Amino acid sequence: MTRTLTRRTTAADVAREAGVSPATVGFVLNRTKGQTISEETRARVLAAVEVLNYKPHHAARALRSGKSKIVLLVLPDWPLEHSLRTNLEALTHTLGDNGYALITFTPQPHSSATPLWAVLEPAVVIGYKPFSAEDLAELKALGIRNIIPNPETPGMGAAADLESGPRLQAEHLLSLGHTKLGFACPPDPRLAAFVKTRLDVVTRVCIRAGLSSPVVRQVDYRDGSGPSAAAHWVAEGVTGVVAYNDDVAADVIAGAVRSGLSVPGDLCVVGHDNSPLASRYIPSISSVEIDMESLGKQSAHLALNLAEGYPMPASPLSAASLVHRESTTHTTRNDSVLRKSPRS
Amino acid sequence: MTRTLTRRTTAADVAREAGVSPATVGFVLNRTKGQTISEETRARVLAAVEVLNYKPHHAARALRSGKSKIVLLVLPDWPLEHSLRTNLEALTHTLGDNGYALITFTPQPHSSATPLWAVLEPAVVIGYKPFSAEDLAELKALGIRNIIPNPETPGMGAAADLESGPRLQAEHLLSLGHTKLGFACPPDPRLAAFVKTRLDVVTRVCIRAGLSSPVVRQVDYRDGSGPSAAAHWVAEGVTGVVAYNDDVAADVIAGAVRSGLSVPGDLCVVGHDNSPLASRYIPSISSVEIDMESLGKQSAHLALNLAEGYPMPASPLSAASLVHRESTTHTTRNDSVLRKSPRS
DNA sequence: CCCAATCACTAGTACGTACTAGTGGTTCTA
DNA sequence: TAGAACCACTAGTACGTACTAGTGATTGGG
Repeated sequence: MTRTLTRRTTAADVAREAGVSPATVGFVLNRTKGQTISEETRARVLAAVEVLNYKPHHAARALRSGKSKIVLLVLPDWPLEHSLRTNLEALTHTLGDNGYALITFTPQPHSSATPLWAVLEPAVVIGYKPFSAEDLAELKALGIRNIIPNPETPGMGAAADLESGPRLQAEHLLSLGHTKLGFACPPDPRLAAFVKTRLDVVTRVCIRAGLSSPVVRQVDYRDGSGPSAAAHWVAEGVTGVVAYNDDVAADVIAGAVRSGLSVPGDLCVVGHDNSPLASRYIPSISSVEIDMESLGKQSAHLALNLAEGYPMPASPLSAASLVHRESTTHTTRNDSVLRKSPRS
Repeated sequence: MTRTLTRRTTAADVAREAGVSPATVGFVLNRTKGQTISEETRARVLAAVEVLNYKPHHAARALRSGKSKIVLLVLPDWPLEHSLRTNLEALTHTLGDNGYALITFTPQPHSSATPLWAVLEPAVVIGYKPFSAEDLAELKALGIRNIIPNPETPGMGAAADLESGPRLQAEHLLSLGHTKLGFACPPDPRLAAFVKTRLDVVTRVCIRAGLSSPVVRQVDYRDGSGPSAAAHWVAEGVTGVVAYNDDVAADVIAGAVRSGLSVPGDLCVVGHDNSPLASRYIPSISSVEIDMESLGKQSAHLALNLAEGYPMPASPLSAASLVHRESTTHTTRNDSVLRKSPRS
């Protein structure tokens, strides 16, 4: 009579309770195609599941089928931006609605931890940056074939539009009459590739408009780079600065104000991501809003398509748009809120 | 000769390659206690592992042993604060160094997704807020006994010190001579419990100093609450405001500036978390720094203790400290950077 | 009315691991 | 020199699921 410390409820228990074979339970629960089950039996099984509070054992399922209902998202170890977070939420939600769990995972460079993909038998692995050759080899060795982005299946990239954001930033400043632009980038070396992409776009816009290339400066709130960068830009005749993101934009503004300049009076600044900080700052920061929610949904559908051949929805071109705020507005009521501080 | 689509390398393959039995491979790889293996055999097995690039199959291991090297951290669905992120990183790292993977997971309220704990066979489940009775029942039904915080093992709480932060905030303002305080809270209902805890602490400090209770106002950058709250506080004679965190502090400052007040001239503001925003803002925001890294490490050791009986290190009392910046500094050089805008 | 096809199931196995019970062989003790 | 103790291993099984092959019963066509 004494059970071994309350065993787990298994499909066999359910089968006994419902008076059927374990196989039937499996058929009912998995809606196995090509197997017909009478309505009455199905109901009896489901009732037994309910009564015994049966939960399938993930490990056993993964072992048997070699699959799991897990999508693994590999995040880079660079700082999580606000926009990414929104993206993540949409992704989690859409996958969740389809019975998949999203696990995010940031590989630690110097950790001895086993990478999660070796551990989880994930149905799909998504990388926010392309995988290294090593990682790809390991994934293949583990039999994971659903990989995004996949070098063997071009077009399976996590279709992020990396260009329209910076283009909008630059065009915004040009349309306001600025003729010499600055570009403010964060010091984090892990962001270098992205910084380069965005700078290239801005440079291209400038050249095409017959202007000189943007004046690039690194800005960070932790060192004294803000004020000197601002002074440098103004000395070079720059009047509008494209910032890598809203955080950097804030650092630029802080630098300008602290070196006695006014924003937007002496320097206009555009951010990127439209994070809460952009609304929150004084002056409020003009920024590019990217529809991260539909981007997240798109990634989810891509993953589901790979995992189960769900149909792909017509890709809704993710729209980037510019939110115009004080940091690029010359003459408004709010302009008077902040004033250049008196020199000497 | 034709294999079934390149089968996975198993322990049996390793055994064959090394010329031993599968059991021996297991003994070598798991360093099974109470089992002696000759140095020669051990080396042969390890060499075979290397040659075949063998990776143990997690699902099979989890199935057989009922355990996994996974610690599941259940995050609330309220906004991730900056300090939490630091905490997470330390936690991930410490666990990783011990061969455990940390998976974070935010249950989606209206999603049909299976909770990850039902799926992963985690060694430990940590909740940043206490689990509901329902969740606890489910965890128990799944045979997961390592739960933090655990109502059945008091003292197994994720030992967060929720009180010293707000106490420092209030005492800082009092020490600067403020005699009537305001308290600024965020509107998010999911934070209500934390808001209450912090407000209670601030109130207690005020009462004990012979002052009246703080004047509470909700502030959010998305509605117009900032300016009106600031005006209200000043009208009530409040000169120092304790903000729930740095984001809220920024909203308070923005509100004050936009209603024609000066910070810290008319109103001093203290934040909480010492996020980048606090240094970045103009004026820079005084804030409470909490040593989230050692907190994270402590949680990790708690989890390892539960999972494998690792010894607990002497708990390093997590120190909270106040970082003094412009937002509570009456007369400094920087004070002149921002000025009250002229009325009318 | 007979054979085929379909229905509604069941018996039984494989997935890859961890570990128990056992097995020869050697060394040590009395 | 018998027996105990130990060493270094192996055979084999259980974990819980998904699914293949098979099995009686019913239906359908000619």
